[in-house]
Amino acid sequence: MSVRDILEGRLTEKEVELRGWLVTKRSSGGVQFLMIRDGTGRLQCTVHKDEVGEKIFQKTDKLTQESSLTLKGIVKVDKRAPDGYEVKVRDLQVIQLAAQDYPLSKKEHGIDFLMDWRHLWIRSSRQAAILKIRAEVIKACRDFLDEEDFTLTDSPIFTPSIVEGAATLFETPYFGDKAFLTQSGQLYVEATIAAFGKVYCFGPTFRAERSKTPRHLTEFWMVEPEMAFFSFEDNLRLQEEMVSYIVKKTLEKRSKDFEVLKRDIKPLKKVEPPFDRISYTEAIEILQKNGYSIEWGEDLGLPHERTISLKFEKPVFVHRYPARTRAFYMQPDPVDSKVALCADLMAPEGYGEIIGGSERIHDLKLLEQRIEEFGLPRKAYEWYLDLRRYGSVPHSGFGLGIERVVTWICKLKHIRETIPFPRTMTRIYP
RNA sequence: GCCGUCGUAGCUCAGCUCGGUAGAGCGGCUGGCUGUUAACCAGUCGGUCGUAGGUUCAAGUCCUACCGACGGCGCCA
Repeated sequence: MSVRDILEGRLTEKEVELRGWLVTKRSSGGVQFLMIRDGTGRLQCTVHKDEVGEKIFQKTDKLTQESSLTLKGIVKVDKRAPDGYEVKVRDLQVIQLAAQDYPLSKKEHGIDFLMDWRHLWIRSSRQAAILKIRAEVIKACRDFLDEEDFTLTDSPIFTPSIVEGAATLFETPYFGDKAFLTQSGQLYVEATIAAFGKVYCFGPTFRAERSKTPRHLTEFWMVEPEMAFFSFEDNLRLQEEMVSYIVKKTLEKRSKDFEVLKRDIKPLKKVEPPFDRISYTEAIEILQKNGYSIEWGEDLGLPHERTISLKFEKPVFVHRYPARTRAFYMQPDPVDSKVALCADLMAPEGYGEIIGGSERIHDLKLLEQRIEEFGLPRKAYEWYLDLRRYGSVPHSGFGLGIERVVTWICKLKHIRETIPFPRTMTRIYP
């Protein structure tokens, strides 16, 4: 028996037993009002002195916030209850009387304080709603890819070498040697496509960048599909279908949580294929017309991404960035080799990039040349070059940042609330 | 890493301009209230004012350094 069952009206006038936690308690003389949370929802329970007797009433009176308890009673429909239903308590047992100094009050707290108490903060309805939506986003990613006949092939977290060369990696001892925590599983899924055709990896990734922004974590989760024989265009089509699926499923399954967050879902309902596509070159022109002093060849910062994103109602692809500024493995555009066949997907409502993807170089000679141009240690990439020696095929893939998607879908100001225990440059506790 | 703002009770903050020995609300505790909705009412507990140094008869308040947090930028998918 759960609070959800009661709120859905299935147990009215029935005797129920609930197990959960005391969210808050109010009283008015001989009646006490307990707000109980059991993981499926919240429900008001009433304890009447003249019905339960002095002993139980005293026990209830001594309950502290977040005490765990079991209670029995009858489910009643009552207009005075916050959700229309309440349980009239007959008996109550305390599992553990919580210490009286529970640090989180109903009033405001600062973010640093809340993060220090993150292990308790996740009990709050707002944080729980965000994490429920996160869980749904993850499930939608997996369901979508599984239904599209993808095979999950997870990549290692300990890696021997730098993947893209640029970003800072976390280093850790490894039996007398050094290892690095992965910053992308992409190179490894490029290997598994030759066994399975369409694959993805899904796991945590680590970046030791000293980024202090509302959209960076040092540890975050990424889903990285990789598809044999997929052209650049095929790749974009898959991305817009997947993102639309995620949004649709999340709206469908977690509408209550969006209400808790007071998230206006109208913009989300517009998310369906096809998404708009603009080239990097067009993006630069748009930005210049909007008064930015940015030249072709420069990378886009958050203000730029935001400006672009706000011009579209749906997510928008910005494609064909200058090849020089992009990763070594990206396929040059056959029409103009100055740009790469890559695209970033910008979430709407001023949120920036949520996906980065590209067609990969499948020609051995070209890849060898790029590794040299980028000054990468050739030896570390021999296995990766093997993939171009033995049955190389054109292929494409992308990486979708789970937390960035959740930040956008929930319309949050900061990414740190989208993961149960965020890791940032300055926080590793709790 | 750079720029800005901030650091006073468990929490959120006022007090700093103009130096004179610390305040509110919330939470906790005690009591009251038989339908509360961030309940309400009364009482009560609670602070070496981030740290170190300096100026001064006197520093929460002025000065310097450091530490920490937050916001923005940079780095970065």
